[in-house]
Amino acid sequence: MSRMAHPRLPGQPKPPPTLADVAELAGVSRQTVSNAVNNPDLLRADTLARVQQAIQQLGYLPNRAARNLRTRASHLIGLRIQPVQEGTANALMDRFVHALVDTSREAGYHILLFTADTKPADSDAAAPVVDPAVARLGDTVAPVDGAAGYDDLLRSTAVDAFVVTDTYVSNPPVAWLRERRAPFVAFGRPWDDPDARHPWVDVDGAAGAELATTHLIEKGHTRIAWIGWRKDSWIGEDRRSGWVRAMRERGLSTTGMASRVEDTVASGRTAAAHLLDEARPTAFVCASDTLAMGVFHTLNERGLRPGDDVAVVGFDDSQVAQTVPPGLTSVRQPVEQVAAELVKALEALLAHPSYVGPGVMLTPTLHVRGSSGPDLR
Amino acid sequence: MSRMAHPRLPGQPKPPPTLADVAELAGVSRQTVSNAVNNPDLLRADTLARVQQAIQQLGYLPNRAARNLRTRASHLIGLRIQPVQEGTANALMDRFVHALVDTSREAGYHILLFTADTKPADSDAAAPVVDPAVARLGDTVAPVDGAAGYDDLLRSTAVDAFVVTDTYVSNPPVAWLRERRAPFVAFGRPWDDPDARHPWVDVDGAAGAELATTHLIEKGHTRIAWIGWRKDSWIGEDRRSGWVRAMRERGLSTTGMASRVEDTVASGRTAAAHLLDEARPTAFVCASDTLAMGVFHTLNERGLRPGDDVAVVGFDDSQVAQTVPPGLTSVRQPVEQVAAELVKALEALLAHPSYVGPGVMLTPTLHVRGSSGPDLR
DNA sequence: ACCCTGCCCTGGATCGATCCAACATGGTAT
DNA sequence: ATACCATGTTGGATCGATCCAGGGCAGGGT
Repeated sequence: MSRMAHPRLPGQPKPPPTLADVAELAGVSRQTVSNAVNNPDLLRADTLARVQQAIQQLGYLPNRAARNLRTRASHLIGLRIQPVQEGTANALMDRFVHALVDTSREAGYHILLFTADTKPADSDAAAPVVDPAVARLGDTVAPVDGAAGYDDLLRSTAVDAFVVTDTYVSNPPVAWLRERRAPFVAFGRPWDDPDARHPWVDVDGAAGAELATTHLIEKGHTRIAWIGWRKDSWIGEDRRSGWVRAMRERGLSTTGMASRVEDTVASGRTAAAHLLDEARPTAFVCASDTLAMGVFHTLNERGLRPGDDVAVVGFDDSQVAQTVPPGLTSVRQPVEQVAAELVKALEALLAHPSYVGPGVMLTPTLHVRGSSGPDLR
Repeated sequence: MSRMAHPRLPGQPKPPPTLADVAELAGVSRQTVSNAVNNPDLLRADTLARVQQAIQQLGYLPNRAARNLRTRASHLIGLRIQPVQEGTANALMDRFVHALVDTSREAGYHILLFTADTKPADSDAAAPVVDPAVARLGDTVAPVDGAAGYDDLLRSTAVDAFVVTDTYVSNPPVAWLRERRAPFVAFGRPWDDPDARHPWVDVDGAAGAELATTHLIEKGHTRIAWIGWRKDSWIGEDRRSGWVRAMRERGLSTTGMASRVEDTVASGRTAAAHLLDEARPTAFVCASDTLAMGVFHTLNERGLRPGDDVAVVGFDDSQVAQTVPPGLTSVRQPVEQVAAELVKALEALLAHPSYVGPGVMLTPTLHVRGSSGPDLR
């Protein structure tokens, strides 16, 4: 079946050299080669050179599986990815994943992807259970709700740790991982538990929204509307608070200027229409580029031009923001920095399992494009 | 006993149960447990049930490292990802990666990401090379040019196979992998070598462009321009040929109606401006959504409305196409099918290393949105 | 000449699952 | 009653790198 040994057929790549091969060629013992690889400073210079020569000559690289087995570490980091949301402009994950792959690579780690799919992935063990009652009975550690996928990887020691990114949607994975004492770091602060003991990195959404709002105020706008997410979204409320802060600071009114909706283009469009009719704003700050595109739709229908007639600012600096005419001004999260901080925390955590780092809060930047419009004064 | 070596620290997760633990609990030998997991039909029903009960009770899952070491397979598939291209609308990879993770999971594989970074990733072995001449001398199998990253993973037996996606940019990885006899499947046909022996899956770009062009013709357009990629892009020329085919079929002229540029918004914008001035098309078919957004820019500058005044069709059905007003009609690649076919080929390849599957060609679909405009007749 | 220290190096055991060949068990043919 | 077979089960060896305890050797002190 799937796991059959691969007998070396004629057309097959030759097996990679092993530590023993290198040792024989260099005329030393295995341990010496191992030291040359892992603790070069333990060897005399000439021995080291000889071993390295042999390593180069054979193109030797340690067998991952053997090393993993012995050291009880896989040097793999698990990352659960969300399904791509069709019809939205959310491109954050894409950039983040890339940054994470790059950064963790420099630290000697690779990223292993998995999804929240319900079907048991590696269900060799759970194959045909004869008596369903038995399965239910013994299933004391079943992967519940949001922890889908994490469990298998952890139990099979496939990964050393996890990077959790969906802390803002809901927190079951975090709670589950914490309870399991599984090593993980989070992109996203622990909203519901301010003194959570796991390392996390987040971007200050309030600062981002404030940046956006202040930018518009400085252009001369005074009637600036907010379109954000529903009240049960911590991130949404956080970003909204930045808008409120900026407005209050300049003594501008926020009453009737805010709308909280689903994160879809259609919702943004409807919200923009209502706001334009009732509050008559000259500018919009949105919790996402998706919502901002909703505003674009409404403006488009009414023959208004983003930028020239009504200013619009989005959030996340998606590809949409970068390419749509006349360019959508947007708040950009420094995902590269996030990845760097996460990996740093990860290394600390794996070195000292009890590590409790301080949460790291990063500040986003504003990318100004045409939709900001001209200065009004 | 065996586990005594590592004194369990207070705050540490308890080590997962092993095969031996299960065997002891179930009162059978290790091999019997192994059989229960891998060849359940070899056991008597009652024994199987007893073992499975023990497995459930302990929450046992085979240790990956040990299994990998013994079976010489990691059940990991390597995927090299490209840096996100800022300022473009290319969102294909995002969807593809997700589809691939999902599909390969069902086949018992996980996806391992890596990048084309130049720095040696896992350079334990290559640490401080004393004599640079030595390194160069022995470096007979150095990872050259486009194969960066593949080499380490292969030599360290970290992955079983690769999925290669960048065959259209240039082919060094493919040539390198083939020469190495490394197992891989490609998303993208082998343009330069029609009788390449590796499994591949691709999407018929010509058919996609033809679909788009025909759609516009049926709306009543006769002057349909093409904005594509430079002539050295196989994919670009392939897509272009679909436009030519559709035009010729209806006896429509293509002279002066085509432009070949870089894949950037700015290029698309310039190309659209020139074409509008000289060839006066009423519709554009573009090789990418990025270029289509360039057309949008030009229309926007001239006070023209996509859809109502000039029809535009893009390629890849990016998030931009889905969210920009009034919606950009676009050709969508069936990446989910691509992933499914790739995984199918991968399984065949890993089961029979000499497997040479037929290339699989899939047909894209057209997603019609506002930018198609109304019927002209 | 002796011992001791420090530096390298060595062989054997180990991680956990699987492969292998041999063995137990119950039932059937001789 | 003995030989035989099929079905299940068993302990030992194995994959390749690392951990561990012990051993060889040169140089310095007495």
